[in-house]
Amino acid sequence: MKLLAIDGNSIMNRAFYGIKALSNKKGVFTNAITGFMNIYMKISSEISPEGVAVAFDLREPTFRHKANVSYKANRHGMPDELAMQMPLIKDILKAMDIKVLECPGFEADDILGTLASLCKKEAGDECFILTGDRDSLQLITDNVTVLLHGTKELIRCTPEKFAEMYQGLSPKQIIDLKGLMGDSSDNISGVKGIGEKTAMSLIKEYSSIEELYEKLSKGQVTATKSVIAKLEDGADSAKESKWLATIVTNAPIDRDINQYKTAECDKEKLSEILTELEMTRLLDKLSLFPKAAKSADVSEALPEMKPIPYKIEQMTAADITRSARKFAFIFTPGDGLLANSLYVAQDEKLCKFDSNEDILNLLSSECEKVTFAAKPAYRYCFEQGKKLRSIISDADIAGYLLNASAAEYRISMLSAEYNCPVYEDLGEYSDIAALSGLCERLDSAVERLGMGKLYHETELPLTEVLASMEYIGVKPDTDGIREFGNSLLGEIEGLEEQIYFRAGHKFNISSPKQLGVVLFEEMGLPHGKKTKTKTGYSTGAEVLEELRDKDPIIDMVLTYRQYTKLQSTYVEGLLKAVSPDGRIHTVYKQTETRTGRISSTEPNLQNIPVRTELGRNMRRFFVSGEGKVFADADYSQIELRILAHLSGDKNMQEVFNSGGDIHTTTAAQVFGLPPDMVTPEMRRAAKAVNFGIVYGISPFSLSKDIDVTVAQAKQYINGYLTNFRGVKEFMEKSVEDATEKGWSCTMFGRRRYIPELAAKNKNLQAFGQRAAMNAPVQGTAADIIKMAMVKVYRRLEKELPSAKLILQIHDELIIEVPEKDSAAAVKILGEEMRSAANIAVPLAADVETGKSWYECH
DNA sequence: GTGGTCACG
DNA sequence: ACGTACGTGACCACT
Repeated sequence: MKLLAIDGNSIMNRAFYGIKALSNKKGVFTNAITGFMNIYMKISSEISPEGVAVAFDLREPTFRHKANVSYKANRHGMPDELAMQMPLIKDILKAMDIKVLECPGFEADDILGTLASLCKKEAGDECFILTGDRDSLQLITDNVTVLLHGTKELIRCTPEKFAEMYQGLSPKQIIDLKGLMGDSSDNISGVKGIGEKTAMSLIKEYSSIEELYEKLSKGQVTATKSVIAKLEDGADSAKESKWLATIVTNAPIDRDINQYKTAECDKEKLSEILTELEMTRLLDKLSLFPKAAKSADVSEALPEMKPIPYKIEQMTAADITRSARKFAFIFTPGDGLLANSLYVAQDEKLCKFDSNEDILNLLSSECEKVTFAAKPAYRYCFEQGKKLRSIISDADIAGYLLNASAAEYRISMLSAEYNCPVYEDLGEYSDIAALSGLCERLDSAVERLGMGKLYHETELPLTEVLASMEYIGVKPDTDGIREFGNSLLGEIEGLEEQIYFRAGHKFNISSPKQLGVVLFEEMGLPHGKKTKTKTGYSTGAEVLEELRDKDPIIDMVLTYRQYTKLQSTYVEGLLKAVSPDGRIHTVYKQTETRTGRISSTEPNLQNIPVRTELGRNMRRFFVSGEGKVFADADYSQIELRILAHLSGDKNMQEVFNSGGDIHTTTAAQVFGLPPDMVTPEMRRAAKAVNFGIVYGISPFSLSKDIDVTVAQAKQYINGYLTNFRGVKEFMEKSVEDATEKGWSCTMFGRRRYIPELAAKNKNLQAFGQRAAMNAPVQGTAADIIKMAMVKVYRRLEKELPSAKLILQIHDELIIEVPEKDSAAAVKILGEEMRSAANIAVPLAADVETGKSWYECH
């Protein structure tokens, strides 16, 4: 029998502190569970145990065998965020038929010790003890291995490994060691004044506490006077400590080792728990289908849907389109090796197509369609000179609107969450079979939550716009990029030499670890405070900036960082991203951000440098095609305008309505001066406050940003909020509402769940509050530019088909247009952006044209 | 795969 | 005493 015995508390603890906070959308924390399961899966696949048992400490123990000692009195209780995960992990383990062991009066350690003692070498039993706690090392024998989980790595402690770690001591002697040196985390006092070093040499010499004291009484111990005095004083404590440190092997658990064999996993139960916790990746790893728990309130709101009796049938594309009835499809683009494929469900029939002709006929037909993630299908149609039509529902988008915080959206997961039938038996057809029902459910949920308009009029049409933008792409000046790159490389080499010279040797400047050693240890520059939680010294630009005048190497490093960033991310990154057609086709993600913004990947064209002159040069290499120009418009201060609208602050609205400069006016009002007395310095401060307000500012951060004292920053913020009273009230109400409801929403109904608001942890809660202040503003801006994109796209399609939208950078839209049509494009772009939404202040958008992106600014 | 760093709105 | 602005994505080093 091969047994894996796990210290549940210890591993949960490691996982909890080792993994950043994770939670499902109801605010149930899952990071410790996730970490535990990752560790368990890894170990279990490595050693393939026949039996598994997990031991837990009981919370309110009367330590019967250690009854008169107030043991662990100073261990503070675990944080709520961890405590709430304990019953859940036990449920998961039970569902997996893994034995959960808890005994009143015994610690997890003792249970592990008892389990280990049940494994008989003669019977060929083997025991692996998984824990993060070194106490258990005393259990090591020929057939008991301790898998010690440190902060990073896992040490496999066999007797040989143990001897190596503890200078030849035997595992049992760790008890004697602890008896002398004590262990504050376990409230074991040991001998006062004896630390690790002394204890180690004493035990090495005299092998046990008993022998040590025996010899001591005979005056046969050679040690310094003070050590001998300490030992004499601490005699009782040493013996008691040894006793405390000894793991017992008589916990009242089942002594028949075969009882710990794992049998059948209750897949249903396990799926339910993991689905509720939204642990999709684990479900995947275990090859389980998501499944919603049948709780009363859920099934009441969402009655069971009848499964459709699907049949897989051979059909032609014409069979489907002729009926003119709605169908569901899932398009999977080929990758060069695999062909494109299209799964279709209509009425009670399922089929799959892989001929491109069939696929195009189906996609471009007039039939209404529901789907999951339409964008690749739109793109494929564009590439083939066709148009995908009549998408009336997209479960990916609907799922995103219903909960923008999910890591990803999948048909199986959504089906479970919304109590839709699953068709697990249909194999590769299970997704397409579930899709129609799922879309019905999601669509009505979207409607119920008041997002119907946003869904049908903005998000669904936007998919086509994004697909078109991706398909058209943008032209890079590759020669220009290469040339720029070469000059950067020259500079970088020069800087490297200078840095190595200054440091006195070669090292990897790009390694924060090595750089930290060079700057702060070898060169002795003053370093920042916190080295606690981090591995080394912080070498961020913020820290280095402070040290600029301390040594010329700092400047070189900062410049080196700037140049290598440009070189690797932009020069090399963009050149890698050029397609065979010579253009760059980014991928926009429509279901990624929690606020409703879109994001851009492969490459990210939403973070091309602009803030420094050197970086801004990159924009020279985004050029309009032969005979074409760019029309580029960006909303001016859209977030502040939205804030003026949402807050109803008349003063702020007046600033925008009268057309003044918002930052100057803000400064004038807050400092109580006429606008022409506002210095550039004051305007800068006001601008920082204006931005900060939208993010849920703190005086500390503002003070860092504009380099004033915290008290000064506090004063600015107070002045601002007194002046814009409506903004203050709006922020307070935003937090209040979101805390009460668990979510915040934009002007157009887009929701963001903020489970952090319900957290007990103050930092998390504060984060939730800032998110609650920011989400309505950033989200409404995202809604508005999306509406503008749809309007611009439609007007161009109708009135100026030669002009194409190609880029979106959050508040900026770029059109590529033949020179002769540029005036018309400028007009359409400006008009549609300015009229995208009706708010209490004007939506200003400045349009520029140019032959490169650089020229447009 | 994660953390550090840095690019953008 | 602690931590400290919202939202992203890419690259590098290191485990």
